[in-house]
This record gives sequence, C-alpha cells and structure tokens, in this order.
Amino acid sequence: MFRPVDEQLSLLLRGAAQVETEKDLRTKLQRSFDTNTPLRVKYGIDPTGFDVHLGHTVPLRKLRQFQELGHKAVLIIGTATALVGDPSGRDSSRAGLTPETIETNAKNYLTQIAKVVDVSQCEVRPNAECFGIWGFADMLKLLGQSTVQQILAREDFSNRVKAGTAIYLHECLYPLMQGWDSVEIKADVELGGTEQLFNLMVGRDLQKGASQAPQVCLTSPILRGLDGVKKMGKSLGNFIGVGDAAREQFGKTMSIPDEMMREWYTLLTNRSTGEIDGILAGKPNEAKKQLGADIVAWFHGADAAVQVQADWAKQFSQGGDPDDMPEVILAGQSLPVLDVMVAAGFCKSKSEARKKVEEGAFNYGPDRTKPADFKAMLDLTDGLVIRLGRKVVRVKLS
RNA sequence: GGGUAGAUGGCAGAGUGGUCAAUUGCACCAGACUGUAAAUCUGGCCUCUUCGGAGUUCGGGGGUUCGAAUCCCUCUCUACCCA
Repeated sequence: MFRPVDEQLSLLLRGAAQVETEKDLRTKLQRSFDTNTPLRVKYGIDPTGFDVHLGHTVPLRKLRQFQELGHKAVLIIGTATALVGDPSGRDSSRAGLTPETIETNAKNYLTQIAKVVDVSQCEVRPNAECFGIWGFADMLKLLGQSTVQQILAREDFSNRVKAGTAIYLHECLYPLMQGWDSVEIKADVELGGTEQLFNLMVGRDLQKGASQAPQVCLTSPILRGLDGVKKMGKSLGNFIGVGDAAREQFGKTMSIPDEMMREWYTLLTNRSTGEIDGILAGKPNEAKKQLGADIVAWFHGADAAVQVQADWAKQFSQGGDPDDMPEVILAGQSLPVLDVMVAAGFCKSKSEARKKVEEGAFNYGPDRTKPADFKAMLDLTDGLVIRLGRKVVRVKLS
C-alpha cells in the first residue's frame, strides 16, 4: 500500500527547510510501511480570520504530499490558541475574537485550503475541544512541564528580553498549548513554517513526557512575497491569494524579481529540480510566464492558464486589451471622469484621480483617448474600456 | 514606588511660536524605457474644490497667543535607569 521508504523520504525532503530529525522520520516511515499504518501528520492553524495566500500553501503543500503518500492529515483548528495569539513573528495581540467569528473564520479557512489539501480526507480537530474543558489543575500540570528558561531560550522571546519589550505570561503558554495538541492527537509529524520550529519542538518534549514517541518536526521555508525581500504577508500587500482571479495571479507573478523564480518554482510547483534548472536556463521572461501559468493552473485549471497567457500577450506584448477584464457597473450616460475612475477602483479618491489624469495615466476607448482635463465628462457606452496603468476595466451600464 | 527620555503622515526620521499640509529617505502609485523583471529618468503620494482656494492633521483633552507640531497644564501610552 505504501511506497518504498526511500522514495517517500526523497519526496518529503524536497523543499523542506529543516527536519527534526531525519532519522526519526525514516524510522516512522519504515514502521508505517511495515505495519501498513498511515502516519498522523499534524498541521495547526489559528482561525484569526485572514485570506490564505501562497505563503500559507508552502507547508500545506507538504501536508498534501503526505496525503498523497497515503498518510493521515490532522488539521488542528486553533479555537483555543487563537485566544492567546502566536508570539511567533510580529503578531502581538489578537483581541476581540468571539466564538462566532472564530467559527466563521474556521469554515472560511477550510474552504480556502481545500484548493491545496484534500479536506474531506482530513481529521479536523478544534483544540478548544480539549482546552475548553480544562480546569485549573490541568493547566498547572501543563505549566509544570516547562521552565521559564526553556521558554526564554526561544529566539523571539530572548530578542524581546534584550530589546526590553514586554512578554506577557499568557504568550508563554502558547507553545505549550500547541505542543499539547500533538500529545492529544498522537502526532507522528508536525508541519509548519521555519518560524514554528520552537513551537513544534515543544510538542516533541511534551510527547516524551507523556510517553509517546516524539513527533518529527518538518519545517518549510518562508516564501518571500512579490517584492522579493519580505515574507509574503497580507499586511505587506506583497501576496497572491489563493482566491485571487487568474489574471491577478498571473500578473502579480510576472512582477516578481527574476531572482525569486527558483524559490517559487521549488516551493510552489511540483516540478523537479532538473526541470526547474532547464526552465531557468532559458529566457527569464519565458520562465516567468511558465511560473505564472503553473500557479494559475493550480487554482483555476489548465484552461484558465492558457486563456490568461493569451490575454497577457494581447495586453502587454501587443498593446491591446485582454478578453477577460473586470467590469464596473455604472448608471447614466455621462459622468465626470473622476467619478468613473474612483468607481472603477483605479483611485481611492478624486484628488488622486485628478492627479492621474493630469499625469496622462488615464485613457479610454479603442483609440486610448485621454480626457482633455480632469473636469471632463466621460460619455459612457456599454462595453467601454477604461484604463489606468496596468489596470483595465470594462464599463457596464445598468 | 522613584527618576529620565519620548509619542510627527504606511515606515524611518527632520522640524522647537508665524514663510509648516510639515525637509529627507524607504515603501507605494503613475509616465518614459521595457520582459507588468532589474536599472535609470520624470511626476505624484491627507480630503474636497467653481482650481482662486477651503477643510481636517503632528498621542488624547484643556490653556496661553493675533497665530502652536512647536509654549503651559493634564491624561494616556512607550522606552531606559533605580527600587
């Protein structure tokens, strides 16, 4: 039923940042193979309400890989941990989460990740099912399993000690809670980004304390965003969402720095190293289009990938308009050009729109007419194409 | 608990009574060039505007003044030192 251990290992190690420990992973895979028992692979997520982007898909793809190899994915929904907030990275406070929003977020989240993992085959476990019924004695027992020194050994915390920024006691609880989840579900492997290593390792310790075989911690590299520098993240606006339209995903991919391509190919596609080398040896522009097409095909299907490339060629190589473009619904035959621009989402304010008109950035119609000035009225016809920079929108009259 | 230093536009960081809607850098948007890459150059980057201006901004509130981001009082928050 299971593939040979070496074959599984080489697949699983591809694109992994760190494995603690590789030896344990091999042992577990071997036992799984021998006893024909799937490994239990844990991935946890706090339903704090966010849009899933490509950065999140990196560890999720690893989870998917385990699934494809016949192992059991266990998704922890952090209904309890969400109330504490992960001290990893810069998230500091997450106040104001009510049980209702947590539930909505969780559902929303599952819908989004269904594009990456087979959710129907996952064991989904809210961690409030355990922590929600805990008493003070249970909590004391958990707290007794770690020391202040151990928690402070964590880089995030030690940095904060050095920098003199506050560390609240409940934040120290987070790694223990996450670790305890591993005990509850008897995890064989836990996945996460590299920033999760500490939390994952706590799970190992707690499992040892509970006389379980310690889980393997497999971390994935942090994907850098469109700017090619910083971690992909919503707050930085340098992300591609799994729910983005095909043209958005393709266009954003085309705008990444060339040097990013190997990273993205490795972490976001199934292409082998050899294949990637071949692609990158060619023209960068072609390589990037292929990357964009791979990403679009992943979320929207192969047909969409073909279509989006054809559109791109039309718009940017031939200077025309794409076939597929967003629409703005307007009422009236003639509207001030600034109002139209704001309505189309080109500009946040009329002042900004005015400046763009003065810069000559806005044009419309087949002849790419520019308005005489920012006070001009725009005669609207159904299907009129308006443009500002790379943004192209079709007018639809209501 | 005591003391010291701070809080300025997305970030960093100038500005200490009028010429400040606030120097500069980064980020961001647009134009030229192009491969929606990089590099480079240019314009823009609080809101509204009948394009003359107008309105709201420099942690919150109050005050002094013809006039305050700039002075005073007070509150809140942050960092550092001592306990």
